[in-house]
Amino acid sequence: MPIRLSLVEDDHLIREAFTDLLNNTEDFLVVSSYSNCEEYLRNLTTDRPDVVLMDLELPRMGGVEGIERTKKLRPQTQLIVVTVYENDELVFKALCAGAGGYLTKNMPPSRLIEAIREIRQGGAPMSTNIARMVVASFQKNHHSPLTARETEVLERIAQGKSYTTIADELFVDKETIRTHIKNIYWKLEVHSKAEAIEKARKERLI
Amino acid sequence: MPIRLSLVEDDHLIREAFTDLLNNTEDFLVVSSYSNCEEYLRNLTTDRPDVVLMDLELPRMGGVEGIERTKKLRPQTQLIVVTVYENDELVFKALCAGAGGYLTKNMPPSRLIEAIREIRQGGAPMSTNIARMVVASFQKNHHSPLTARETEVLERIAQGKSYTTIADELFVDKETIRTHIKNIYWKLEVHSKAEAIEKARKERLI
DNA sequence: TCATAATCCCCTATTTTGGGTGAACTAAAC
DNA sequence: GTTTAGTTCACCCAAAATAGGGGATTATGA
Repeated sequence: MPIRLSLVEDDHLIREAFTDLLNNTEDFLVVSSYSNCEEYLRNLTTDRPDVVLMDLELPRMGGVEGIERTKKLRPQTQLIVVTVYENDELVFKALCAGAGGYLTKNMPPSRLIEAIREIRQGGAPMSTNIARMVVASFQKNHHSPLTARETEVLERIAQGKSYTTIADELFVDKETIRTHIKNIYWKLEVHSKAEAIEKARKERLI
Repeated sequence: MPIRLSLVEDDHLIREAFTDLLNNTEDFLVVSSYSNCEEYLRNLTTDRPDVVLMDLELPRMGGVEGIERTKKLRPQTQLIVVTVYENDELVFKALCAGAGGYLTKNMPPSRLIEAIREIRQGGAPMSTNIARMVVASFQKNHHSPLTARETEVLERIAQGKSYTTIADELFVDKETIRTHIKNIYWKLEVHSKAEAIEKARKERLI
């Protein structure tokens, strides 16, 4: 049984080049290719692709929404994003939506074939820079204005814990936590939990 | 200028095998190798490695703490974890601590060399399954007991927002949000924000 | 020594939260 | 075509949490 592939890509030159490349690869079968998400989604359940190569910059419905709908309609479908965009926000949106891989278009054609085999074997093919972005997203900012203790407190605030709970966990008085919070708010220039959490997440302080 | 390498690995057979392999690779220079983190850290600033290959199961101080301390002592140091463990928690702890790559020991030796070049070129070398785990960590559980609306509410709760704020954002009454929260608590079998957030994060509902 | 960090205390006022109970309307599913 | 699930809103209560203001004591390290 060959690996069934669908393509969603609005540039028809690229679409045809990919189709040619993949159809000439052992075990691969391009079952369909579309220039837009709407048409692709209408045929998804009849095409039954194993892997979909999806562009993100598409007319009307964007690729991220296309990924989300794919996963709702047919969860076993595996998606690899193939795009020129390396924008942080877009990458994470695509991954959150359900993309299992993310390639940028400056790759050699062989990487595409490799990626399809990789995702089928339980991997998550990513371009170099994307992998770095993804791993970096786990790591904290080393130039935080907050002290270690303040960071510890803010992390617990972000877990929805009350001052009392945090105080108990850190074996200090509730008043101490209050002081830390006041200092955190002052340093981050915010006036509420929600603002502090948002700013801290954005700047990777927690 | 060769790429300076340090090894931290308690099995001396593996340590020597890696040293031999890497010293016989163009542009690579193993400047030091240790069987424990303590000794490695004492010599870090004089060894000045570009890349450290770090095992996680080490006597006394564990690898994760070793990574953290490395980043504090000498932030420009790049670390690749080389271990047999594929445990979720350990992988994410290592990445959060500052690891820039994560390889499991069932790889061919050539992958090690490739990984070192990859991390130097701005990548994040990972074994197949690790990459999958990392990407999967961005994605939600598809079998959530919560409705779309409830998920939307819980996400905002996890951002530290008050019922009033959420109500405004979703253009509904505060009482509606309260009802959603009651239903969320009932479904998740919890009785507070903190518990709900914890459970939801653990089960990837948000 | 001076600055920073971490600890604790008091006061006030408002908001938030959790729990209980009930009900109207919609849309999908059976 | 009735039932179910989801979303919406209402009103009750009491305890808890929050934000802002003020001030204080230690300890550490530059």
